[in-house]
Amino acid sequence: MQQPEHLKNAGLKSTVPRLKVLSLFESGQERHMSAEDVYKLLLASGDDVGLATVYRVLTQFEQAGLLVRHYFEGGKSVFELNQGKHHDHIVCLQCGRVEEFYDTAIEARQEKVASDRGFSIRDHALHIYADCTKKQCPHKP
Amino acid sequence: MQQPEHLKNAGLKSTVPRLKVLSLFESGQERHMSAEDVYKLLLASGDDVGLATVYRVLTQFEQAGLLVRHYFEGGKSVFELNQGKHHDHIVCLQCGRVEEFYDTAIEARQEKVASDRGFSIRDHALHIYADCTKKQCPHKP
DNA sequence: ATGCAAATGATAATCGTTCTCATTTGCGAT
DNA sequence: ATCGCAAATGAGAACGATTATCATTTGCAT
Ligand SMILES: [Mn+2]
Ligand SMILES: [Mn+2]
Ligand SMILES: [Zn+2]
Ligand SMILES: [Zn+2]
Repeated sequence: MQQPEHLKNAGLKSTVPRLKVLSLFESGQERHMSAEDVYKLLLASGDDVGLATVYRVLTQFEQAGLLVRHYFEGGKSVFELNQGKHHDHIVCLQCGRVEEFYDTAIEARQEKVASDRGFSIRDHALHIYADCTKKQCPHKP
Repeated sequence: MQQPEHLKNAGLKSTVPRLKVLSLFESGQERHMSAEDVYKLLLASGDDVGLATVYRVLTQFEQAGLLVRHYFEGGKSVFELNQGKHHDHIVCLQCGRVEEFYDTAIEARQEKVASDRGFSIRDHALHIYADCTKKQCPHKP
């Protein structure tokens, strides 16, 4: 548990809960996680943080640009490390796992659609919900 | 308040609350509405239905294919009349109003992206959040 | 080591939505 | 038109995700 740099740069002090949450995301074990996911994974690994703190820290990290929040169907927010580059998501309807993609044609077309209508895009989200067509879903948990 | 045909075809009996909700959507006054929106608009027009009934009816209409549900950011589901043809949305960040669009290039590209990764698309949602660039937002409420 | 603003965490509260269940209603059969 | 009854309604409880409160703890500059 280290790298307080990220936190300091973001104007957040290096507290134990923050470092734990950050290292969980940096572990790469699970890329997209809800607050509940983070809370349970931390508890499972012996580190006990409060659920309220997890929610607070996730929101702070989002505002600091460390994490990105996604609103998939299902009600709960999902977070992932901000890797600087935008991408969209395909959600596997078999296992719920999320796959990432980026398509320049789609991105360019969105700009055109928006400007044609007098809009300037601030943000966007493209969520594809799909069935895995391989014989056995390789995303089974 | 008429057109019980739609309801009968969907295997739903023509009850007063159902007819009221349906005619509100058919009035075209407001195309995208949340359960709360529907509830308040009905109350405002003198028709009083229970909030639980509004939620139930909206879900039934969705399952019957009369309405389509959208999960925009903000937590609450939004419904609109199912006009048969799929389309995506631009949400105005000034007034929250929703504008619709359909772009064949984007749709086609999504199919390619999915099949390239071994997925078969079941559904998708593209939400663009943007600022209106016209001198004065023509969508002010 | 001290002081104190900032952070934490247990809990209450809020929000959107669904569930429960006693009462009402639509509607097919009389 | 009237019955009978399954289906529908609505008031309120319950629920799941998230946020607010606030007394206690902690990071960190001095
Ligand atoms: Mn991602
Ligand atoms: Mn629409
Ligand atoms: Zn994109
Ligand atoms: Zn589309």
